[in-house]
Amino acid sequence: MPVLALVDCNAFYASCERVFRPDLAHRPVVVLSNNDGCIVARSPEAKALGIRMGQPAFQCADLLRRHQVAVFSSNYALYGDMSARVMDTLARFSPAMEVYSIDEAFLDLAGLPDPEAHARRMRETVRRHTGIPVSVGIGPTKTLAKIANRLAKTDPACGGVLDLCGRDDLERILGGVEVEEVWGIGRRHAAWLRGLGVRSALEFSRLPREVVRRRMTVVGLSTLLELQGVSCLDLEQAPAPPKSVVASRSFGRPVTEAGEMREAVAFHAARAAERLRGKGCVAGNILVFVQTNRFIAGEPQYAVSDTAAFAVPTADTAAVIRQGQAVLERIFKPGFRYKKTGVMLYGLEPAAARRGSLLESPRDAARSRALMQVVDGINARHGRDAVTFAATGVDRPWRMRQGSRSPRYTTVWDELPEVRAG
DNA sequence: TCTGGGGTCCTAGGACCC
DNA sequence: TCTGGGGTCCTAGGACCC
Repeated sequence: MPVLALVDCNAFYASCERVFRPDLAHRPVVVLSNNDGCIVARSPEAKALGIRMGQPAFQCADLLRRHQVAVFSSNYALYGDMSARVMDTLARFSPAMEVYSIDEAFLDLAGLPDPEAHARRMRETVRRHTGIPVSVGIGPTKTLAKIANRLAKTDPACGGVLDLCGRDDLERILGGVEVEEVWGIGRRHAAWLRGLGVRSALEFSRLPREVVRRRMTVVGLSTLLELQGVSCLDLEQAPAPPKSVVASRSFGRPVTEAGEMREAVAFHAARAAERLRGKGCVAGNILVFVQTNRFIAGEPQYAVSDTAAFAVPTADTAAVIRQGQAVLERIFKPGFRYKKTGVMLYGLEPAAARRGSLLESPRDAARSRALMQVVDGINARHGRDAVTFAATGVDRPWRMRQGSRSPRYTTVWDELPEVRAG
């Protein structure tokens, strides 16, 4: 029987901000999504105020002001770096670990005499080394570990750790878990289940398998079996190679001009190509999309995408920009107030595995790789965007708002926190 | 005025091939 | 005139996750 622990950082982004702002220790803190649009992280004090996850910031602006909530724009350089520190610490507690997301990891704790005690040590160590509070849920399957983790977080009696392995009151516990709280059951399926009269994780786990499979596919069936203690989702230690890379953003204000749109597409194309190189891949295909603001009722809506294949799989910024703009030409229609655009690169393969092609000369390919290496090298040393392509624009009047970003404390020299004596 | 961004997996259906 | 069965690949759409 597997023993799986899910370690999940509490209010991760908000906790990262607090590490560098001890004055905020017991104050409500929220972090906003890109473009300062939605709430994406809330400290416990902010949760207590009734601020919802994913809530548009403008809707609760009043509440934020009234309770003097500390508000931060998201700062991914900081969160990514803090995440790496947490994961490094966790890795010392198990030989088998899966980094599941920026703030979560599954660990295999099988064979330990006392997994719960181990988890408590782990929790203390992460806290001491990084300042980030975490919760640990333990169970015989990933889905049950997820549930354990949620209970560990919400029930103060747990002290941040809960082990569901070998509990004889498991059914009672699952009976108290709302069906929409189960990992893998989203809004649509929850609504359908409620319609059937299914309210709890326990009731879901007792549905006929064929009924679940027909409506929720094999994915839903796995969830059901995992709740019964049958492990269907393995620990994935090696990260799977990526299948696609996306770069997209909402605009800071509506865009109507083709020229601005071309700039933005070039900008995202360059970002996507950069990320692709970072992963050591080349892409065979590109997709470009544009869309208007679907929240504005009565305004003409337009949302389309189109794709193109590269003659030769590539990670060359110039090639990606060129092809991206060619696709944009086909889909851009004047007369709309655009909200967002983006570029997806897919059909990825490892750059190293690629063989030469009749369509490109080996010399061109080598020159492209050398140029990209120089660009990436300069940007790594002197900051992102030290060298850019002219097509990506200079002033970028369409770029997103980001009013309250904290310093990149741990990744940019100029923004290191200072400690003053006395 | 203001509503994120980046991913994965599954299924169905069409094109095409033998 | 009739009109199989099996396979692959691709795309679009839906659902979910953090």
